[in-house]
Amino acid sequence: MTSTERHPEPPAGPRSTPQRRAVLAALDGVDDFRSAQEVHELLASRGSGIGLATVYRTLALYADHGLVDVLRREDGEAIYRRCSETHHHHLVCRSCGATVEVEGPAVERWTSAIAAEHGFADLSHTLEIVGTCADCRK
Amino acid sequence: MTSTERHPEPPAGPRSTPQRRAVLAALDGVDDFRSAQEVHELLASRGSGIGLATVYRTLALYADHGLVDVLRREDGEAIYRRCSETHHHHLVCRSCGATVEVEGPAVERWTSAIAAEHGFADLSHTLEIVGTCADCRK
DNA sequence: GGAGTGTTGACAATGATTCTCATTCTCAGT
DNA sequence: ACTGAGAATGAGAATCATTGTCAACACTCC
Ligand SMILES: [Zn+2]
Ligand SMILES: [Zn+2]
Ligand SMILES: [Zn+2]
Ligand SMILES: [Zn+2]
Repeated sequence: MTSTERHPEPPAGPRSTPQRRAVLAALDGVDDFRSAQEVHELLASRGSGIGLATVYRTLALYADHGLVDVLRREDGEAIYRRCSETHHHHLVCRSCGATVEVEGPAVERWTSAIAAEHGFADLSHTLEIVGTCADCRK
Repeated sequence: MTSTERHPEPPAGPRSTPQRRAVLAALDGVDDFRSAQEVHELLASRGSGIGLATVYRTLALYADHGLVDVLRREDGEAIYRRCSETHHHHLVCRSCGATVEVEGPAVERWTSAIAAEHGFADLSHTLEIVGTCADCRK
């Protein structure tokens, strides 16, 4: 029992691999949302030979862990972005893709209230604002 | 000029066809969101021989005209629902799919304010709340 | 009755995402 | 440092929702 039983923190989070580090680095390099395919191309253009499947797996993994945010383009393609880990929403420019993270305590309260009012529990929600930013609107 | 020119209301909305009526009727028959494939199967099970492509075209058509609401499942599949034509959002049960349409003037105001604050214009937004309804939570 | 235009259906094509599986890599012990 | 068990990867096939193609149809208005 000297060592084969105590394991308070077993999972210890995702393993660190060069591929995973590369994916996160790629996302850190841009400030807007990118699709898995785009991330893959970006990495490829830098000489990385990471497999497309690995990019998908990695993004899905970190999305689950809340390290990256996911949302969908109108055509349904999933896009990812490295974000702060606290709950927030996005204000995205439909033209240049510029993204701003915003918080809305009022909205959070409203969703909870509305849901409770209808007997719903165990909530989660999505809220994204799309518009044209000042620069693009020039 | 007796008849070859007057046409004040040309587009006048989508043309009515048996297939389109059938699709709307199918959606009217259920109170939750359904994918194009599901609508097609539903119609097929009723003996209708409507083509899958037509179902897709019809749903996209009415979605554009605001007669049906579209949103995405987590796996990215588009789902549709016949809704009131006024702007609203959804409260959906992740277990049984029961859907409630809700309005949130406060939220509408908030999105406008936040967007303006960051210089964004020409806004549009998405907001959906997912939870477990009272019945499913039993 | 025919031209012009919008609609449909069968089927191919597309394209993102997932699966399979043999090989390679991480990392907690030792 | 060395190992073993299990996790991760890459290449390519397989899925599967969605879209494109195009010939046959339906409707409207001369
Ligand atoms: Zn974010
Ligand atoms: Zn929120
Ligand atoms: Zn609705
Ligand atoms: Zn709204």
